[in-house]
Amino acid sequence: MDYLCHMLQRKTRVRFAPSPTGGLHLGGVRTALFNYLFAKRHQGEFILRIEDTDQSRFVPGAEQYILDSLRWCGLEPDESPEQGGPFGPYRQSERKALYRQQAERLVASGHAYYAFDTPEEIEAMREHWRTEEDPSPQYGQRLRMHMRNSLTLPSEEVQALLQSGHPCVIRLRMPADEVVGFEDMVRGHVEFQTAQIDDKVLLKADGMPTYHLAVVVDDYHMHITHAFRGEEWLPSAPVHLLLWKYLGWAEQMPQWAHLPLILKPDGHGKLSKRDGERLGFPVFAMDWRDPASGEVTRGFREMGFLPEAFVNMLALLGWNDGSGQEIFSLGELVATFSLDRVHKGGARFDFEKAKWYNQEWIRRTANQQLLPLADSVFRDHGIDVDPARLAEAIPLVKDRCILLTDFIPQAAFLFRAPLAWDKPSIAAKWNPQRQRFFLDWTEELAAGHGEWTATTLEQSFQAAATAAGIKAGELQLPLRIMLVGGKYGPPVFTIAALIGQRETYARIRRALQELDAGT
RNA sequence: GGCCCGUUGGUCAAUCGGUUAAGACGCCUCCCUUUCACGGAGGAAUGAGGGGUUCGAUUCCCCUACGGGCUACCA
Repeated sequence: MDYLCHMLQRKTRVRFAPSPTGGLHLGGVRTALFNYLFAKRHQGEFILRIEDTDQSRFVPGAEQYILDSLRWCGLEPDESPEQGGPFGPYRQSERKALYRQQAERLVASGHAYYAFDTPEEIEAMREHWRTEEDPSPQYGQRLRMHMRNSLTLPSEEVQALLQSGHPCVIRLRMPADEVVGFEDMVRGHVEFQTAQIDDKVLLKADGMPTYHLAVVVDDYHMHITHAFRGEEWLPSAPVHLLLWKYLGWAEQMPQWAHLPLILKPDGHGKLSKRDGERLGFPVFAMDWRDPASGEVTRGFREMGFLPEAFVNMLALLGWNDGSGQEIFSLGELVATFSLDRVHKGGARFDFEKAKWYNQEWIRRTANQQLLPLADSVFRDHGIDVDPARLAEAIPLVKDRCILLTDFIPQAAFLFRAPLAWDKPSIAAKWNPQRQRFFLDWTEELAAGHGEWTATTLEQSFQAAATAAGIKAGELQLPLRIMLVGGKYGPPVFTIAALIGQRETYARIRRALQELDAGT
């Protein structure tokens, strides 16, 4: 009972534990997001732990990238390698001693053993025992007595090998015939037969722990209460459960939740970086530059996504609140998120839907807030914009933008003359009379056009058209193309009003020349 | 091959035994607009198959099929 009370009062602590091997994948961000939402929903803590136990896969810069990506998404950890915390270090490579100590403890209690087999010997074993029914024989209860380990070798020899510095790993000794089950927070009861599971390596020859040992040792020491990870980890859950038990920490074991996978939009399997390249959409949160190859993989951020949209989209991939609401701010997600509404099946990633979320978020984001973002998009494209004019432009074009980068095609013409014109569309409505009209009207503009507003301009245009005996509507499209370059954008006279008298005149005259040259 | 998880329209998905099986994306039609969008109205499109349980199954159980994951001294 005391214990129960203690458990109930335990502060919620979850961790996101990526390994720094490259860019942060969509699925990784979603796992981080679900962790974050759950933690905040329960007034708990969200911890970032770097799982860098595989030295061969370490990629410089990846850790910083992860930190930056989480920050961009608004998922700030409460404890991390960067800011530290009461249960650090938060990088597994810096906690090395901890793992050996626990692994030795398992050897002492008989739940683990030393194994001296070389990779070649293990390969030979697989070769030897391979059959059609068992294409990949496991180092486990059936075969471990045929291998070189502290279970088969005399203890003097084990001691000698240990002292000689012979490469040695520590393996978990899987019990012969037990059923290991648990309640998964998204899947319900799940169980496994230990007979099917091999003797997992716990401590590698280089002294580093494998994931299996590291997760449980760290989750224990960091007082993690709930552990969420992708479904690909489900088959190794029994290994972890047993470890919690053998280490004597079963009472403190976190509750597990295995999240559904994010699948390829087409074909089969889980979404990978390659799919994005193949299908033309980002998979990483932000641009990732591989330090070895120099190759850059596009990210959602650089492609023009708002972090709010990215996060919103990710949250709804595998979760919904049942109400039909689809647009959620991070705060709203925190308020409504619950694990029991997480879908069990994997979800195909749909870039079209992702874009829709972004479009919605651009529309909902305050113009004031959009200003610096649009400004930097223009800057990145080498277009100098007047902030005051940009501020006027944003409400005019935001509804037409799906990505932030759409501000370029949708508004660049407000800052510089078009580089090309949709001439065929003018040609369809062109004749000498109309050309004459534009010559005359620009003349009139140059002569001085009182108040320069969309309304007065439209009036003068109308009047001139009527005087020339042409329907104004027939002239509007040509005018638009002269000013904008194509058939898009806000109302023409609003554009003319914004770019000013001089520029309007110049663009029409320039386009007229261009048209002459073209005919 | 073995083990585990999953399966409602093209996609994301609601439904927690009784519904005309929501909603959204995308697609199509129309309206608004002499641009493009936005917006509005409408449309096509879903319970993998077979057994049970039940007065009644999309919903519960079993089998099959299909999909996915794992099967490393990677995470």
